[in-house]
This record gives sequence, structure tokens and C-alpha cells, in this order.
Amino acid sequence: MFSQTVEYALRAVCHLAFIAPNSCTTEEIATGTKVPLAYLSKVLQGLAKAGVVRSQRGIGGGMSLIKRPDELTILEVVNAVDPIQRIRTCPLGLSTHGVKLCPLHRRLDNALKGVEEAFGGTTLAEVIAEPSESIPLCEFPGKSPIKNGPSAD
Amino acid sequence: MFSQTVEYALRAVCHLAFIAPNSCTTEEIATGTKVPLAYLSKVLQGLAKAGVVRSQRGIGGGMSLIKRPDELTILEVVNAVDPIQRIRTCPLGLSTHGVKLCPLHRRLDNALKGVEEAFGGTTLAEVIAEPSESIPLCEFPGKSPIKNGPSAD
DNA sequence: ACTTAATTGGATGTTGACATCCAATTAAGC
DNA sequence: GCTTAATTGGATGTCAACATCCAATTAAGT
Repeated sequence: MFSQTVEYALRAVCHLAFIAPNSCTTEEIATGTKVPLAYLSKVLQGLAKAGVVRSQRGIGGGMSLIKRPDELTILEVVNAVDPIQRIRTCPLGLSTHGVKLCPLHRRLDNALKGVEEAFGGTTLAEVIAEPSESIPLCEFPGKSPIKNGPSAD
Repeated sequence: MFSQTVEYALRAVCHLAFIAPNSCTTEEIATGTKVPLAYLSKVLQGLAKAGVVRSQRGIGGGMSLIKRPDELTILEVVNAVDPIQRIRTCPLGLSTHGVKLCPLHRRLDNALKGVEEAFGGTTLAEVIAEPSESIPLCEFPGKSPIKNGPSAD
């Protein structure tokens, strides 16, 4: 139900959250998140245009988060690449329904609202900090998914 | 986020719920729900294969619900044409994550779970019976969307 | 200035969702 | 059995999502 692009974007942002506020190369993200490099670069371009990540060209460049992980919600990432389209007017174009959705579409929209609220209420910081047997993106429990762990190099 | 096919299937089933347990023609459903006739016939074929609707060929034939509207949930309709894919194993294929999803994918799956529960907890009968200013599929408040209203003809 | 490391943008390929059309099939009613 | 009304199945078309590749651009370091 969520697009592949959303999945990729979240993985990438998650990776960036681990090393925030540092930056790293698209290639490193691709390797760490198992996302096809060429496509990931397009996804990151989208995130850059949406103001979620900052891109820096040239030697020592790469991608980094613009916001702090505790200020960035899952929803912002999702909406940056593949916006959740709430149902605001009758999909049948029935003018008399206007802004009042019928019970069917009201329920569909409520489901979307639930997703939106769940995503809007979770920051990347919460995702990467949550104690769990499985660490996001990380093959081995108890280890950081980032090479040598976060450092200020 | 929900596919066009899901939207069409729900409209069609909603129409059928209004006239249940009677049947009606695919063409009538197409007109009443503003769904392209040729495509709707494919969608209904899917619903028939999934056991949601019964199809009857020849004169006087058409489509009808197999279950009563109060026994049929939105979820069953959705899953018949475009199943909600819960996240059961790590999308990165990280074997060590196994059945335990990482915090990221646990949250994505929880969102899916919420949708699933919302849809699973609503029957078609509830949808078409709910008092509202807008009646599903119906242009005019207070009228039935079905030509001349339900009848046992 | 040159070299190297990195993103950017454009062109292109692939696949599945959405959609249409029509001949074949089925069943009712006379 | 013929006609008519209806679904079925197959062939086909279109377009956006997903994906890849490469030349152009940018910036750091020497």
C-alpha cells in the first residue's frame, strides 16, 4: 500500500538520522539500506527538493538531514516523495456531496487520517532510538547500522 | 494510497448492497457508480472469483452479493481485488530481523494494521445505512441511489 | 590548473495498473 | 431452435512507477 519509493525514502532518511548531523554519500546510503544506487539518487533528489535533506556536491560532499531527527516526522518524509492524498471531495464528482463525504468515502478518508496521524506523531529520533531486538537497517542486534558508528570525524 | 480498482470495487459492492439480495446488470452498476463499464466488468470478475459476488449470464442475469450486506466487510472487498499486504518479514531481507520487525517497519505495519482493523470492523450494511447528508453514490440527499429504490421486482 | 569525488539532469528501458474492444459463451423467453 | 440479454476471456493500448546509465556540473585538495 505504501509505494516502493516511500520505503526507500524512509530507509535513506533513517540511515541519515543515525549519523545526523553528519552527511554521507549516496553510495553509502545505498549500500547500507540495500536500495538500488541509481534509483536512490533520484529519491534523494526529491527529498532535497522538498527540503528534507541537503545535498552537497564535490569531494567530501553527500547528503544530510536538514532538520534534527527529533524534529522530523515520518509523515514529512512520506509526503515529500509520495504525498498521502486525503479524500476531500466526492470522488464521483457528485456536486451535492460537496465537502460532506458520503459514509463510504468518509470511512476511506478516516483510514487515511489514521495513517497520517500515526506518521505525523512519530519522529525519526523515536524510530532510531526505540529499544528493540532489531535495529532499523541493521543486520546485527546491538550494533549500529552505521560503519564504525556515529562519529564527528 | 488505495488503488483505483479498490475504489471501483467498493462503489460497485455498495451499489449491490443497496439492492441486495437482488441482482443487477454490470451496465447499471457502471452507470450508477460512474465507473468505466469495460473495466468494471473486469473488477467484478475479480470479485466473483474471490467469492464476493455471484454472476449470472443471460437474460435477467447480472451481479449480486453472495453475503448479506451485514455480513460483508469493507476489508473483504478490498482484499478480494487488491489485498492489504501487511509487513511480516524484514523488507531488507535481513535474516537476523526475522519475524521481529525493526521499529521503522513495525510502525509501517502498525499503520497497515490500523487500516485493516478499520475496514474489517465495518460492514456494507453499516455504510449504506448510516444517516448522513450524503448517501453513498447518490446525487440527491434523501433519495436512494438506486433507480426507483429497492424492490423485489 | 589539475585531479578526484560527488551530485545533477536527461535519456532510456521495463513492468504492472488502468482501460478498451470484441468475439465467444451462456441462459431466458418466445 | 431462434432471438435477445448478459457475462467471459483474450488481445490490445496507454501511462506512470520503478529502474538504469551516462555525460555534465560542482567543489575540495593539492
